[in-house]
This record gives sequence, C-alpha cells and structure tokens, in this order.
Amino acid sequence: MVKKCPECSSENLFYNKEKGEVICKECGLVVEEKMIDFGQDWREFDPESAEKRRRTGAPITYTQYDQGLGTEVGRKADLYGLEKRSKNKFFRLRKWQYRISTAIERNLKLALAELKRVSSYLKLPKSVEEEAARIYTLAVQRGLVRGRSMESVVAGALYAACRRHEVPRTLEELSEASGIEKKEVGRTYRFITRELNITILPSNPGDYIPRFASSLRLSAKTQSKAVEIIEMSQKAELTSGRGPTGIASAALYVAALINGEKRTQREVADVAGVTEVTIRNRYKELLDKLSLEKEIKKLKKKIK
DNA sequence: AAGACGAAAGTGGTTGA
DNA sequence: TCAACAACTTTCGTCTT
Repeated sequence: MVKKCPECSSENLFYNKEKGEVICKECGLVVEEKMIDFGQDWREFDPESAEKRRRTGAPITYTQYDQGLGTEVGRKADLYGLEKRSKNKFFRLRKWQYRISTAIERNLKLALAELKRVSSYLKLPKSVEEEAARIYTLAVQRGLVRGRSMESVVAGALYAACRRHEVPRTLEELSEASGIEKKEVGRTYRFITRELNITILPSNPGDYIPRFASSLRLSAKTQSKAVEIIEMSQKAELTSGRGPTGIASAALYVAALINGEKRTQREVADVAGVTEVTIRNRYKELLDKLSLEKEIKKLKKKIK
C-alpha cells in the first residue's frame, strides 16, 4: 500500500529517518511526525523499516555501559545450595569484581539508563541516542563528569547529539525531560563540546518549522511560506546572533497571518518556547526589512 | 474581553581590556 | 577578573479589534 499526501494526494513522500518525519516532497506537508505528536510509537510505524531494525543477537552498542560484553558475578540469591567453600569463593570473586569495576563503568551504567529514559521521553530517534551515548562515554573517559552531576552531563550530551543530527530540541525541552535547570544544561553542553572538540553547526531556524507548525496544526502552505521567509531573512542578514527559535516562531507567525490561518502570538510563543515580545521584535524586523507589509495590507483589504 | 503593542527593568552569557 | 554589551525575558500599561 502506498501512502498518499492528504494535502495534494502526491505519492512522492520522503521518509527522513534521522528526524523521524515523513514529508511530502510536493507540498512540504509533514505527513507523519513521529517525534512529538499523535501518540504513535515510531517503531510501529513502518513495518518495512521496523523489520530492518530488528536484529539477532546482541549488537555492540554505546548505549550499554560495557558495550554489552561484560559479565557480572551474581548477588546473594545465587548462593542458595552452595557449599561453604564455594561460598567463600563466591565472596572473593565478588569482592574482586567490585575492585576492578572502575568508577567509569559504574558511572556509565547509571548514566546510560538515565540517557535512555530522557531520550525516550523526548521520543528521539535511535541514532541520536547512540550519538549521545558516544559523547557521554567520551566525556567520562576524559574525566569531564567530575564536579558535575551525571544527569546534567547526560542532558548536555543529548542536546549536543540533537544538534549534530539536526533534530533540534530546545534547551527547555531537554531541561524538562531531564529535570536539570536550563542554564545548567546549556553550561555542560558548552563545556563538553568545547572539551571534546565537537563542532556543532549553528542550528538552523528552518529545522524547527515542521515541528512547531505541526503542533499549531498549520497547513503545509504556511510551512513552506515560513521556510521561505526564513531564507529571505537569512539573506537580509537578520538572523545572525538571534535565537533560532525566535526567528522560527516569528516567521511562522507571519506565514500564518499571510495565509489567513492566524494564530495568536501567545500560541506561537508557547510551542516555540519564547515570549511574545521576542516574536514581536523579530516580526517587526521582518516587516521592516523584507517588505512583507504589502502582502499583509493586501490581506487586510481582502478581509474588508 | 482578548489580543497586540511597546517601554522599562532584570537575567545570564559573551567579549575584550 | 571585571565591566560593557547584546539578546531575551518579565512585567505592566495602553491601544486595537
């Protein structure tokens, strides 16, 4: 069965695995957006790719603290029925194992559990989770966790992984999911990326559009318009130094206005995690520099 | 009454001496 | 290390629809 775009009935759909979105190539509609909405578990979505994901055996993965290769000496429950001698041996072994299990391993075990929890809360794709785990592992090996809480480093690593994979989540979202203060997440994020020499492209406001638009239930047309506006403003050098979410939300607000799908500044501000004031500021700049006034005026006349 | 607008003061982070 | 600075937020009063 071939899916069709509900907007334009095109069958030309593009499945972006990285972002977990299905996008119509004709009109830009996000047909399915598995990251945030509509309660669909991404694993169940597409039987074909689900099949590909299924594996036999234990893959070597960064999301397990010892990469899935270790063994553990059991706990007290395993002692039942053992000879006294065996018991002694058991205790010796366990003590020994305790000594060799370094701080790194114990830390990783806890941290990766936390990482998985946060990642699944945010419905992040597996690739991002793996990346975050890799980053975290590196951070631990370089001793960057010392003096910082494990949770905050996990959050920082996840944020960095999101950025690298162009699956932007705001600091607020990371903060909410991890229970770490926003500024702390930002701080550790900057710290670990600097220390590990991870280069991160400045996030593109356009990356936020599909997600925000989808939350606001805006049409594909509006989305395309918003992206267009962002491109225009980038050319007009309105974007440098500004928060990407602010730009994205203002563009979306204007685009909605132009297409007669008005949302209040409050609504847009909420999904984008910025304030109305910021939207207003960006919005004003957009009108000034991009001569969108004409389009707005046309609209107003139409309405009258 | 709700939304849009804008001024003023505050916050956290960056930069440059 | 500190002060200046830009971006953004919070708060609040006023205007518009």
